[in-house]
Amino acid sequence: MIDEGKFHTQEMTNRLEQDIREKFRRSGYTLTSQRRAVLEALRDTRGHPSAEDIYLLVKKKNPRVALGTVYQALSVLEEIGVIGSKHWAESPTRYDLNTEPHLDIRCRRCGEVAEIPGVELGNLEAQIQENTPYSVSSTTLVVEGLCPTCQKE
Amino acid sequence: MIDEGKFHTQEMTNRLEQDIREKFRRSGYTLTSQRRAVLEALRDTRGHPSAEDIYLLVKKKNPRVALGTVYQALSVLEEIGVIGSKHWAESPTRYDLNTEPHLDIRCRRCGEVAEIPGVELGNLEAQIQENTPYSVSSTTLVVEGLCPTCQKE
DNA sequence: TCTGAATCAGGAACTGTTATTGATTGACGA
DNA sequence: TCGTCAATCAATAACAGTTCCTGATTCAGA
Ligand SMILES: [Mn+2]
Ligand SMILES: [Mn+2]
Ligand SMILES: [Zn+2]
Ligand SMILES: [Zn+2]
Repeated sequence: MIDEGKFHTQEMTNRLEQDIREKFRRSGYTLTSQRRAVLEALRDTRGHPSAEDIYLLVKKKNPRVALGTVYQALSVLEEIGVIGSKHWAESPTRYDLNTEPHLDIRCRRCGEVAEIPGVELGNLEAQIQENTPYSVSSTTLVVEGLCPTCQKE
Repeated sequence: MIDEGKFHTQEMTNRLEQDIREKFRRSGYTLTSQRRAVLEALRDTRGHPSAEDIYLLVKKKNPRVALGTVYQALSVLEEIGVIGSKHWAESPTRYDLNTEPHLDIRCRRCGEVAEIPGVELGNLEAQIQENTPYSVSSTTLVVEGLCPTCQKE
């Protein structure tokens, strides 16, 4: 009998698995089955799902989870640096397994998010800091547009 | 007796007044007393108030206005290009009489917004468009930090 | 002055998210 | 292998910001 209750897959037992375990160990949080399931949902979509998207995916395997639990798990996962998140105005926050600094663009029409490689921001942060008495702590580029599919319509 | 019911001030009767009238005329919307009051509140704060801020200011002169009316007015004013708006995650949208493209920074602690002059974005938009199949329609720089006052604490 | 359309105030509804609750779990030591 | 107790859980209420809906009022144009 397969131990489905723990949402364990072979995919999770790779080199990243150790990294994730280590981050949990260091943080003091425990790697629960729900947190694992959220991580897997994120891995399966291979995209930039919202909390709701993830909730629906997790529910397929475990119909008992609550949306609040997903939000809780996401916040822990983000806190310990396993995932990242981005926010576009007037739409829910999107989560991302890619925690490196990078650009994402969101389609105004269908909401799909895609990564934009190869953009050089240069000394933008420094330039901003030079021109304000505030101490700058974050500068985020929020990019929106129309995805190829939506352009055709 | 002063015609306070219409929220008319001398300040409103300047060169910008004609511009605003023209924009209303062209749009087909009417310049109602509430819309005028919202515009004046924005002018008086000289900053980047939220809808709620504006609502409270407008209520001082006309206690009968509803928050919904302020939102309605703001949306019309933005649509016809009289005002602009910016959104920082996890805080209400801020409105601005400055409709020119420019950078604003928001204090993480007290919420104060200030403008950042003199930053050159260069060919950033073009660079982004070159690196994505999406058609880019907007790239907004969301800048956050600590204002001088909050840095001291 | 009349009339239809625009606008209004007030409040309900909505979305995304966080906080609260009391029940359950599961890590760790004996 | 237990027992203990903090951590975590599901469920649901509360929340903030905003939009939508309704019926009443206003107001521009004929
Ligand atoms: Mn990404
Ligand atoms: Mn500004
Ligand atoms: Zn699209
Ligand atoms: Zn501050």
